[in-house]
Amino acid sequence: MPLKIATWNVNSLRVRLPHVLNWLEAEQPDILALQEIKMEDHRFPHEELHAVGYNSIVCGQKTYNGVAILSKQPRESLDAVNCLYQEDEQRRLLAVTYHDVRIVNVYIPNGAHPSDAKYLYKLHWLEQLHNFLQTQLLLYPKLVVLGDFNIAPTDNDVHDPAAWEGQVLVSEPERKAFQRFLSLGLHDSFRLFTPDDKVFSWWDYRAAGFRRNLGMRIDHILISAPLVASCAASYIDKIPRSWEKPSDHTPVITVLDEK
DNA sequence: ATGGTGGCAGAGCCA
Repeated sequence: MPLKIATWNVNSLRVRLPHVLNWLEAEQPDILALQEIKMEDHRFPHEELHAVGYNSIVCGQKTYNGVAILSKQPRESLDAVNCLYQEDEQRRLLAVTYHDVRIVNVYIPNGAHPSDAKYLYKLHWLEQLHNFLQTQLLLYPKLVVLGDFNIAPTDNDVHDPAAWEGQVLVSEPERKAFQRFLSLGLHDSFRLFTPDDKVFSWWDYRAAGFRRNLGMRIDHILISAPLVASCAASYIDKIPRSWEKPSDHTPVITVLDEK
């Protein structure tokens, strides 16, 4: 049976809950990974999501960051749940096991600017994530790593590469870190089906970025080699970005046809 | 246009 997996940086789940509920009812993914829910766990809208058929695992915090994984499966069946990087006060990573598929939801730091301390935090976080994924692959051959990576891997993922050269989201150290994930044996599922086209997952709120299609592809779904043969589709759903009061990101979806 | 918009929180930080 197909396994439909999606990721969406919602930029406040409190504000975006109506969008998320509408989208879940229409698209019926098996898994939806959320980033930037921007709320503490006790404020998470479990009841509203359960009313449309979804159970949730949450790793939240006040005001900033926060990740969650939604599934139609009972919470208890998503065993080996981890809220990782306990030493990091920023809640940016959550992993669950769905049948024999390990799913790692990440909200990688933005990095602000290459001269900012937050950029060094981002590079450090990427290094830690690389080490974590290396270990996860040994434990779980079927691995999905999805979320807001805050990295546009190539110039085909950037509306104006010349204007952005060297900036955060596209700088060489960030792209090298992304390539290191691929070197672990992970594959950018979107590019299995759309090798070259410029298709974006995020548009800046400012300067009418969406209307002018001044975007970037920074939200990704990476899959390990044992899942590549079963990958039936991967695409970006631009529609929610056109709704009233949207997130600046839009959902990315990958379908696995697991036998 | 050295800004612009949006969320949180209630001024400035983060994206």
